[in-house]
Amino acid sequence: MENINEIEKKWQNYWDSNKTFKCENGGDKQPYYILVEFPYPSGSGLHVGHVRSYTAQDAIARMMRMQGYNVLYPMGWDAFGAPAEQYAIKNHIHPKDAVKENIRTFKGQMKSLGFSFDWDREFSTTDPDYYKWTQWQFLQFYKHGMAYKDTIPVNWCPTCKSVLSNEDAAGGVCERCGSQVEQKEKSQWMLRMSDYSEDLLKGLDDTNFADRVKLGQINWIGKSTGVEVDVDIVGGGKFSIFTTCPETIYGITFFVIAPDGKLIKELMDRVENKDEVNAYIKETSLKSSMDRTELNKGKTGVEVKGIKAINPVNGREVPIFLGDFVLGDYGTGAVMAVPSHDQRDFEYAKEHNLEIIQVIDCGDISEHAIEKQDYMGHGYKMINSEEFDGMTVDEAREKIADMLEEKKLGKRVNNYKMRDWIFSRQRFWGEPIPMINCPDCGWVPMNEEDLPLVLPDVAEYEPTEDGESPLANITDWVNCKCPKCGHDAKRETDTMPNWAGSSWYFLRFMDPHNDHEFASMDAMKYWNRVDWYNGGMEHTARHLLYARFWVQFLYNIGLVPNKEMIWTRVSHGMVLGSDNQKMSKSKGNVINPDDIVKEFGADTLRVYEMFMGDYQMDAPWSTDSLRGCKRFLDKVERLINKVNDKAGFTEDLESIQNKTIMKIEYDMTHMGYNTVISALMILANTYDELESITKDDYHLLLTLLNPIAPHITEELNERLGYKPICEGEWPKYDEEKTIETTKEIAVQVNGKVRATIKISIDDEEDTIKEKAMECENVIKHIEGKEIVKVIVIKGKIVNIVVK
RNA sequence: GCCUGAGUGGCGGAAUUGGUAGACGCACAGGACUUAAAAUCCUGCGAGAAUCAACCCUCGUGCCGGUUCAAGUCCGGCCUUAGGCACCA
Repeated sequence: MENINEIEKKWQNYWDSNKTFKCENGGDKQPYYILVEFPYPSGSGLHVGHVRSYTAQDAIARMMRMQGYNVLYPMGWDAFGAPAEQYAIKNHIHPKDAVKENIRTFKGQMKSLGFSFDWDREFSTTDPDYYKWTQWQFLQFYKHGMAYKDTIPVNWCPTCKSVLSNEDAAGGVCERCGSQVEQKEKSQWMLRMSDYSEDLLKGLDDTNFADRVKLGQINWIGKSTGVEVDVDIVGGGKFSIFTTCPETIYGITFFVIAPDGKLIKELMDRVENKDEVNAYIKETSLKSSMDRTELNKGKTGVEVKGIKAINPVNGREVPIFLGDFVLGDYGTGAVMAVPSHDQRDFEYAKEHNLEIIQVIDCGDISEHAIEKQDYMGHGYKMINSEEFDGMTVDEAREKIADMLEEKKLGKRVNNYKMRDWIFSRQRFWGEPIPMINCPDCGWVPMNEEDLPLVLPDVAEYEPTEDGESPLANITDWVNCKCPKCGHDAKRETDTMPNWAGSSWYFLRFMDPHNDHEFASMDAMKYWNRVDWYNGGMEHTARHLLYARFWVQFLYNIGLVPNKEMIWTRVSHGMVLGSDNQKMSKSKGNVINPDDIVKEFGADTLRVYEMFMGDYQMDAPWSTDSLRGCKRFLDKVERLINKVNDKAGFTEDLESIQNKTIMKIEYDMTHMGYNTVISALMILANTYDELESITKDDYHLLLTLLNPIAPHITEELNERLGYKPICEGEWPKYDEEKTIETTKEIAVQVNGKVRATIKISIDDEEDTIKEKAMECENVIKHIEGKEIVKVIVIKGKIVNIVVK
């Protein structure tokens, strides 16, 4: 098509000025909420990867609107975060100005691709009107005892004087300056997310997330069931351990406690080798910021001399060790060690010359431990376990746990890997945490009516000398009055993490202009929830978990209608460079969507990205393949020359037309976008074989292609003299016409295809059998052999088994 | 180490509940049209044996084994690869 860019612009303007895709809350139509993850508007512009998922969701949105749904397909900006802050520090401009510019670019690119977003609902997480409510929700967390301050170690670069994220501190060195990263204790806001472990797990049953997404969530929550056992210390005192293998408790030959835990601090007075122990504690704290895989070739640790623990089930006195493989913040910070049945304990025992007692008669353990997955479920018997000797492992497991509970030595408990959410960032470019520290009253929440607490306009964004947020330097802003007693007080200068704004944005889209609540209950009840949420695989664990936690909390305090506000969640594959590598500037394999739109048109790019492969998997870029999609659109355009004056549909085409409608509907809703295109190509090829087609034939093809290639189809449809496709209806198929009356099926002899026969759908089994037997090549293969049986699967296949 | 995907022509990929493997597209080759090129159209295109030719035959979905009349698809055991988690008791 000539002037493709002008034609695309024409239709983009049409949609804009007619507000074609604006949707209202309410009405007779059934609501349907389609969501794509809103992007971080980076300086490098829209990525072809964005185009893939936005086009896919756009196609569904466009189809469903034509099908009569009230579709909400919104877009916004997740614009807080470190890159904008770094950029601002470097160039001495306010990050909000950089963000504004980037948003302008992104929005222009999105418009040039013809996405049918309802732009009237657009917002950025950095808008005070939006983050006012993020802050308000934080106050609700605080008021319900869900937010608290705790001192935890952070990664600290002594050269940059800056707190680093785990990513920036990878390998134990600062990513920017290469200095050795240290650990520094800092008081941080935390959200009690671990309280929601079980609810977040159970809630998955009320969602329709893809299995791999659910699994990601389940793994992240990391539930394990076991027994917590009290252990007495010789000469007084006790601690507890958590184990998932109570059946091995008689095999304990030592205990290991965390060097960063509280227990060792309590015991320190009685430790005989204090110097050694303290040195090890120090060593561990340095190590914790490092990439542990590198360092952890051996099992390090020291014995805590002078203190012995008592195995609660048999009274044996065993040594206690300090080992850095035990984590202070998981379980109880102490473990029982059974080297015979745990490989890690085994290695540790070998390293430190400790005793090994086998308690399950499952084979030779002189070379390595025999672990749970190998001893459970095989009927192995217990040994060296007093009254449990001779029982099967599976039986003893329950009986030992029962005994521990009866004797009040322990109890069955669940443990979760998921920790509380560290909610403080020592950054400028984030939502300020609306808390005030008063010398008399302590931490006091801001009054809700004083929100938003707006970020100040200043010129410098460098962090302070001691790693506080840059906000700490802005005394005008920091100094304030205590809302409770009115005395001088100081604001919290930490800001919220990037995850905060994205934890509830999908609720705001339901009611984006509400200025007295974050979204009205009516609006949320109308949309009910996000019906279909698409995003990257990298966000299926954390972002989704944070968002679900946030929603569940809001539900529990009565502010949202459902405990789960997201129904279906799917994730798309990446668009890789043509070298099959992730696109990156350094590799020089980046494709800029603007260039493609300019040269080939937005529709070609959209069609290609839908056609390039399985939507849920990574796919490499191919400009040759893109050209093929351009050729397809050219062919569709040429077909207009075949349009005749006849009314209605061409009779010979009815079967394929109905089948194509059916297939496209199915494939679109099952993410089979590539086969949608292929079905359309087949339909176009079929049209092309005919001398002429009717207007309706052509209009049908344009309508079916419209969700993926909206510009060119509208243009051609207009030339046909029809009203715009986006204002029309999606075609309905006639199920009867999709059923073929005659079919070609294969005839096999001993499972090998030897012929094909034409059958009619109402042919009886005997008729089909007869037809099969008449085939020349079939006769050749069954001649002189005994027919054992003939399998006839109606409408599918005939298989003749001979001997 | 653990978890999760993936492995099908020269390439991207189809095959919806086990039922004609390779749809659709790309690349390539030959031909038509053209003064020529582009565009377009036609033909071929998994490997192999054989043949004037067509039919036809053998093998073939990472590897080994199994279930079945029938396996890319189901089961058991491996290998390779991508991503996630990583001393989680």
